[in-house]
Amino acid sequence: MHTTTLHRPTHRETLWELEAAIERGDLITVFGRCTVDYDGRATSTLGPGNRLVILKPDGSTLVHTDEKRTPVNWQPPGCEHHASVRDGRLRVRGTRTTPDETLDIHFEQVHQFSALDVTGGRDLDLYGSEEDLREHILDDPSLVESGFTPLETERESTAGPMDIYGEDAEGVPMVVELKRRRVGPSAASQLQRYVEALHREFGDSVAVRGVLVAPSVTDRAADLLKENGLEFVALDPATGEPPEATEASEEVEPPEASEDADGDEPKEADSETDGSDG
Amino acid sequence: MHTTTLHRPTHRETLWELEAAIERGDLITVFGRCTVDYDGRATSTLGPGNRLVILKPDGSTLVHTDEKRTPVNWQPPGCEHHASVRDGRLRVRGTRTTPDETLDIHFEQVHQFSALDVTGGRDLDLYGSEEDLREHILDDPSLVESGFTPLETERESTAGPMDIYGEDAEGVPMVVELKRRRVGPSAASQLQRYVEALHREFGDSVAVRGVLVAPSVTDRAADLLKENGLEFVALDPATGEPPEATEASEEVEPPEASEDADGDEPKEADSETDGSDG
DNA sequence: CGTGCCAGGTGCCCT
DNA sequence: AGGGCACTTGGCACG
Repeated sequence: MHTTTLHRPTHRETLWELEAAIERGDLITVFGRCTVDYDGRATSTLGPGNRLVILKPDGSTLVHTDEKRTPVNWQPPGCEHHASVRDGRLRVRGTRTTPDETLDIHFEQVHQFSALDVTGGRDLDLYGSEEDLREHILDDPSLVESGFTPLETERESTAGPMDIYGEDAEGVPMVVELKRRRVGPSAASQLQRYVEALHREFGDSVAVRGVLVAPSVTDRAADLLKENGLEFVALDPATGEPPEATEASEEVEPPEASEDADGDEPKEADSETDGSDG
Repeated sequence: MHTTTLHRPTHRETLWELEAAIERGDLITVFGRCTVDYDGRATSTLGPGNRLVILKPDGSTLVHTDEKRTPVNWQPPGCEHHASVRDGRLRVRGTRTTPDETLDIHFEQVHQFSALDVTGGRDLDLYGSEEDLREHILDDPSLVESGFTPLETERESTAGPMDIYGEDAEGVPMVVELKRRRVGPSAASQLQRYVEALHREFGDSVAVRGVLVAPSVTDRAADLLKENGLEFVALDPATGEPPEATEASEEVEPPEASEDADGDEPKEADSETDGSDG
């Protein structure tokens, strides 16, 4: 574990240590007064100011101001770093291809240079993702509906891969779209595309149900689901259970309403959705 | 312009300078061996390793490994930073509300601490955005089609705001959706939602045209447009002109096909799209 | 503050 | 390499 730090170095000193640090595979931070020019998918310029620049050994480049989580300028992994001194300025250039992009940082003055030996675990354990929600449902399909039988995940269709494909207690095909958070109109459209793809695949005479599973849904998305005869089931991705007792969710009659009607009545594509909303 | 740097400080020293730097509104970097725990919209844990932690005066928190542009853990702006020493470890905590989220960083050892006076311009001039594309079209509506008349931008509908609303040479309502880059299925669905909203608004007897303007479109999205009777116009956001002469774009007959048919024949909602594809 | 949507989105996986 | 999509998406503008 080593760190190299220079305080108010000359451009020549910075250049020297920069190249050595790149060679070593260190993560480099440069704090200094600079301008930034970007050209690639878009084009941008940034006037002079004191900023923190980070060069990662994988080619990532970050230019940070004192605000925001998102860097003001950047380059994704895979770009090549090159430094030079011209016209009394230190230029750090990051270039990449596909697409062709160039990021130029011109330092008028470097206040601090550091080369850091960043190492150790990079993968975190994360809970509460859409994948977790899927596993909850595959473990207990009745979370979606009593009698639901998952048949395939990532099932391909002309509209793309569906999260869960299966059938209800009556054998009616069901496509289930999962979202880890409250959904808007785009999720409803996405589900609708899959349902339409199945209609084309099976023929319009075959009923197909589309179910959106998410912790909650916006009004607009709920309307959209209703218009398209799609259904909504409220589940929390972390627990796999209904998020919490809200008025709206209590309005939905529990599945044990009558013993001969739990999950029956395969809905037609133009039937209404029940419950929902967040 | 000042910088404060500590090399292999004790936790007490770090704590002292950390609080002073937060008070001053500096941007802080801490390089050290740490673990990270996050709990909020999701939950995650990250085992020990040497990482670069950045605390911004606006509350943003970034934990960077040696890879990727995206931090391995983070907190968006608006969170509150608090540091303490417990059980021989330095804990830096960032908390925020709506939603409730906590990020805990436990340092076993700090290799370097810096407090930086990051100042200067934060706003960059950027070219090639969707807004630029819109301005190109508003300057010269014939870029979309000869005879196109924009009437309103961000026109509200039950499906949300449309980029450009207007009418063609025959006075047929047109909704134009703009994208700065190659589009996939979601953009086609988005346009379709707007067209459906206008149908509900005007009644199904009134023809409505939907036009997607982007540099190019994927095959799947082109199919989706065709199915829904939507049209596509290829324009580059930076120049406002067709991206470049591709085979597909050359297949599209130029508007001067016949002198009495430039932009005529208001298409029905179920008509086919012409050209398109990328 | 929630809703909706753009973003130089990034990152992942699959063909 | 390109396509389709999730993401602790982030950030913005508008209700």
